[in-house]
Amino acid sequence: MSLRVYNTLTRTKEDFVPLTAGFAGVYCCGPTVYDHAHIGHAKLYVAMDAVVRYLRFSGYRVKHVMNITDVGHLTDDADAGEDKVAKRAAAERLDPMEVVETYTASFFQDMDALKVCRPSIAPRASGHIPEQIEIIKQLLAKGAAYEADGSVYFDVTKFPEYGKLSGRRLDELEAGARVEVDPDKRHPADFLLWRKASPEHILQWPSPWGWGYPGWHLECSAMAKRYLGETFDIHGGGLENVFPHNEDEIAQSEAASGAQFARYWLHVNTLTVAGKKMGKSLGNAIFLKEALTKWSPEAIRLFILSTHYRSVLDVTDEALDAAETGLKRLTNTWRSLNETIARGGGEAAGLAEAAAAARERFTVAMDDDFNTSAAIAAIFDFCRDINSALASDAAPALGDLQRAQQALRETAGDVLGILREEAGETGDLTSSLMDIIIRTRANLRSAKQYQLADDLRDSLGGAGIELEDRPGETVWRRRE
RNA sequence: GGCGGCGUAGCCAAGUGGCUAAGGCAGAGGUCUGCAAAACCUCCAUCAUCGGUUCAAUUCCGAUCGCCGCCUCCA
Repeated sequence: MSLRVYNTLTRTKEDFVPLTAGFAGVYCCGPTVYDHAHIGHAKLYVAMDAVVRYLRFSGYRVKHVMNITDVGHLTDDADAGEDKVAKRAAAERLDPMEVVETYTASFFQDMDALKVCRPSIAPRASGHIPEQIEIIKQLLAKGAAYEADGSVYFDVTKFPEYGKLSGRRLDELEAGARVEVDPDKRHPADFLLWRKASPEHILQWPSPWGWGYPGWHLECSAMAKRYLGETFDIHGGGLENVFPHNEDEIAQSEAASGAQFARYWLHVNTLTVAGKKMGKSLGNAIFLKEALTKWSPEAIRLFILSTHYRSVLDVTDEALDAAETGLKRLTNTWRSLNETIARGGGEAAGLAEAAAAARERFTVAMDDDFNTSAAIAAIFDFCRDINSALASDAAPALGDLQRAQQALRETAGDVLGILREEAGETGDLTSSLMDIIIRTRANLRSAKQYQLADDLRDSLGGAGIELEDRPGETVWRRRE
């Protein structure tokens, strides 16, 4: 029983064997911080979050590095390409680094809200210019790059394995009619390592080739090497970045170091919105700040993780609503379980076995290339076991309840992050008032004044408080 | 045009060469309850189409139709 992962590099599922026993080095392509994060970012980073959390659950110490791209990401590859951050800065009349600060903060605010674990290190491209220049020097020294008019290009013909990740071949790329080929490029697939900056360009650094700035792909190579070493375990990212971004990372890193770059490549698929590609130009982008006003973070996570990470996920309001409702069941079970434990439990056995079985099913599913969908199925089945046990006349033994609690906390909570921990009610006055109201309503019910009792319940409902009559007691809670 | 992926119940979505095709949402019936809520029980699919391989295919192969991604920036 061990972890198997689908490696884009080999197009097969492989046993995960880390470079160093007990340690996993993970690099994931981060955002370009020129706008707020959208639901597509959430799919990638929630999926990768589950990967990282599961590795930790499995006993690995994980060093998770995720770059923040704040320079060099062009709007397109032709001569007319603009730096995305610079473009935004010009539009908003801000310093580029103000744009970067704003959207970096916004990104982490959204990721925190979604309970995505912070990376161990979140380095910025602009903070690693020397490291990037160093790689360019190595590539030039090895003849794998060439300088032309103050810019430096990677020479793809000098890296025979070019295309091994994406399955592309150079002759096909050449045939692919790219309309505007940079005349300085020797081969259409050659890519920028360093770009000469015009005098008015606001983001530029000195280099052996004059003032300029690094190419987009280079930052990942430089920062992965700096924080994880020349060879590391897992490189994650969006499927749309396989080519050219990841392919170019491999080319420049391996050509420079002579060593393998990432050993396992995990690619998270894209999503569609109501069946169509999401794009800002299409006007159907869903920003996380807006989505989080409609759905809970746990529901968004459940929705994303209900699909395998390599599958396309279609986003609709209905699907997210369904996830929210489904999550409520999990939340109810978790609450009932905790309440029963607080009361001390009973004598009945059996729940411990269910907990062990659920944990086993969960682990088997996650070991199989992080099959969160099957893992969630195991959790929901386990919820049924728990609910049945709690509803039966014989209350489960305390030890069994605690086993169940631990299993649920570790799987649904620690790994998937879909367990909602409810804030305890701290207002003494509120509690006292609710006690009075509930006692009053109980008296009305005893007197068979049902109309009045129901009015009371409806009024509380209007105020956001739900009542639940159970045998012998009534409990209340704020509506989620 | 090149490369890759997908098509499973009303919706979302796992999975397997043969044993009851997970799970969630919605729906139907029932239990419990004064009612409601919650919870539990029961019911609800032959896996796009056509052909092939096989003792046996939803699962493998081929074709067709439809959808999507990448090849130019997007996570």
